[in-house]
Amino acid sequence: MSGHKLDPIDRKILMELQDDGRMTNVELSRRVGISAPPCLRRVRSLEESGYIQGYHARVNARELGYEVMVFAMVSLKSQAGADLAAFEARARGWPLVRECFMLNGEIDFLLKCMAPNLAAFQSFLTDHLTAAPNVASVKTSLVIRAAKDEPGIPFEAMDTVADNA
Amino acid sequence: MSGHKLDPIDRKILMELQDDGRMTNVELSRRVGISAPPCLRRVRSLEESGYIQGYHARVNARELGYEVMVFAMVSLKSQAGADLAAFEARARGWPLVRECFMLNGEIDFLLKCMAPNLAAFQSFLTDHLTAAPNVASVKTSLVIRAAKDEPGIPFEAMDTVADNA
DNA sequence: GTTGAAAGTATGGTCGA
DNA sequence: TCGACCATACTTTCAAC
Repeated sequence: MSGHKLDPIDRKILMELQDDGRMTNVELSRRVGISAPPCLRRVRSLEESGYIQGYHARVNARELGYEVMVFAMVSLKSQAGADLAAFEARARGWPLVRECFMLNGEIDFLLKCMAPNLAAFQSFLTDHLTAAPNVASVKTSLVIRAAKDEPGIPFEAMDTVADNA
Repeated sequence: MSGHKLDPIDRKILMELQDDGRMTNVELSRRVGISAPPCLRRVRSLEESGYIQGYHARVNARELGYEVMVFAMVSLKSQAGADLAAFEARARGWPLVRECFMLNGEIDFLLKCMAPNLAAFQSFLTDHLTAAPNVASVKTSLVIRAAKDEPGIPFEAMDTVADNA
């Protein structure tokens, strides 16, 4: 991890692998316009320097029995550093909490939760989240549908007149 | 996509590929305890049936110049079907909006946005999001830090006494 | 970055439980 | 039907330039 400047080929590699992380190195090298060995060296270097943090298959949550996504907006009683850290540690330990972000403003944490059904989420909410130390209030919103769900960052905007933001 | 029942080997394949989407098929087959050819056939079948929806490298947004993540909570004036769809189409067209979920309750949509800096986000907010037709109000919250950011679903909980939810 | 060679991987065919 | 084994083509990866 560092300030290595990335050249356009590195950027293209990252873009392609964000889009298809299982592409073979030969195909990747073809797309970025260099031969396979230096392409692989670049990928390894991007992995080691932390520009690439991992590769993940995206699975169909619904078909696998995770039918509900819920966002939980959590406010704490105390925002002291140790109390924030304690809540974060607890959140990391709940498997059904997939993402936990500390926010500015009234809401302290936003949690993206995946559960098999509403009942499972409700029991998590009452037995664990609301019951956790230092939690002042929790507001939840059920996701009706995902209109867009893209991973990572918008490489398309990096090579474009960013007019559409 | 369908109701093919998945056996424990398929589930293990999905778990392993969610965790490391670039694992070789040989390594995957070793982990799930079958030989490579049937393992590959299962992976292809999981891809074709939609259980696996894609593979993505996770890139380091900050190092690539996307320093801010912001959640925008959007309420619309009209929630008529066509108006919801129109907003969704617009959201899909904004590269900086990475995720857009329709929620129940007062907030109609939650948008996860990635931007190079606050100024870039603010200009998106004023020039595009708030300015979009039918938008009644937008509340934004800046992400201070990510305490947890795991993709997909909690396979660990599927084989465990789900006591910690 | 390129070339070329060695090792490892993907993948179709075929057989047997 | 599904997995194992085998054979071939393709990919990865290293060494030399």
